Amino acid sequence: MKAPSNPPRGDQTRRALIVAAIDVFGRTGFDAASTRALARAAGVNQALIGYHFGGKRGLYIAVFEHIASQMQEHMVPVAEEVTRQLNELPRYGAPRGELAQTLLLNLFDAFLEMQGGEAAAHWVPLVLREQQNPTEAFDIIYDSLIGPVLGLVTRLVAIASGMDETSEACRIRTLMILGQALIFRVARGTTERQMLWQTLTPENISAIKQQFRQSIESQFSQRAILS
Amino acid sequence: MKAPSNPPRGDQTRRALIVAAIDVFGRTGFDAASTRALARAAGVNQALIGYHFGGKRGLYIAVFEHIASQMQEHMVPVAEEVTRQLNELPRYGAPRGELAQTLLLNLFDAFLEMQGGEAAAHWVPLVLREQQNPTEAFDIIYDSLIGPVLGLVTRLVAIASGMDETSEACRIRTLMILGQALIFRVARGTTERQMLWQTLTPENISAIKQQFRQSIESQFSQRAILS
DNA sequence: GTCTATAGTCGGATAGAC
DNA sequence: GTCTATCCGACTATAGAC
Repeated sequence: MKAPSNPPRGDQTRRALIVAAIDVFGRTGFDAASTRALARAAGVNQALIGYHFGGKRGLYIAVFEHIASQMQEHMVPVAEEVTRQLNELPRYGAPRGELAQTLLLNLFDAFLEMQGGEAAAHWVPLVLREQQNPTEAFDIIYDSLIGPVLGLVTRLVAIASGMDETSEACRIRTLMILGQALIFRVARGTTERQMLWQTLTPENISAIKQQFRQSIESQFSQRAILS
Repeated sequence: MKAPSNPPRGDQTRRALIVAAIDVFGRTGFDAASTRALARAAGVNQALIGYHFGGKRGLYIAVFEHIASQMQEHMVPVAEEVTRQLNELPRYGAPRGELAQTLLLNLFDAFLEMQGGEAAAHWVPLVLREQQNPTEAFDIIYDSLIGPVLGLVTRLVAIASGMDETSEACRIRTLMILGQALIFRVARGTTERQMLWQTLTPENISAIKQQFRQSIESQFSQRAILS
């Protein structure tokens, strides 16, 4: 147990650098961000990046570990609750498809909520860059969050749609659903001009959630028709 | 009319630089790409970037003009044909919704086909970076292609779904549909691990098209229920 | 743990010969 | 139009005082 009034100086410096670096790396990318700019934004000396993180690259990795743990805080409790409810249900039966759809929406509500935060505007560009050119930093975030959550989503999509969970078609549909939720951050420039949204306000997120819900419901409603 | 056997030396250099720069900028981003690396990839002298484009920034802009005209070659003929068919139809009537759905799928077939090309792997990262941090280069591509095509898509979505074309809900749904088509390039790292696809082969694109079609059909099938 | 100072490298731009 | 050579600024990393 550590007294809250006693934060060691080094920890403060590390934290300031990481928080500032999310912003600076997010704006300009890894190469364009100079250690001088990073240090200035954090209000610390430039040489401290080398001391605490071994160099610019080390700080970059630390930033991704920080982002991963922040995303986990948002998503893991919801994912665990969803898993719990899913496992409690009988293996077969009519309500199972509808439950999966509901759980899917719960999961994406949390995801869209996370994206709504102002912090997301900073780390989304970082993650996107890693998606295009995956390095060690991408593994950190994929292994600890994206992979597991996507696995859960695939399972829910399979149950809600009646598809085989292991089929290519099911995994394609799962990614498409993810695309529907991500597009507003990913294509930020287009969103700005198309929606006339400068930033994603809570009202915007609420409107997105509503349309997302309708889209999911209609995509899986054919079940009712087929059965 | 220019004889094909007489390409002026300057044009050859400009073209080589632009083609190589799409690759180099796409891999590493604007800042990380050195003029030396750009010149080496094009097989020309480093000083020629300054001579022909005024500097690295000028080459970057030229790259986006090139990308915009390439995208136009793919999309404009299809977009014009869609517009023509749409305007020929009676303003009201039962088949109008179904036609809009068909035209929407035609448009996105062309779009997905374009994304399938190996060239797309290079310029998608470029456009994505501009989406996060729009500059003059983004305007080039938005004004000449993204904006107009998205306007057409919005119109089709409105007709197919019965929504008001100018409503926020309709524009949100339009962007979500775009997200479904873009996710496989945008979240490349995730696609690789989730689908076990190293590159997007024609077979992959074909599978995506098929799922995209099913998703669109089910999303707009509620019309049949409501009417 | 933090600072100053600097070594060593590499970048973009350009002058001037051809 | 193309080349060589070079200027000069900016960068990362680190040695060494405190």
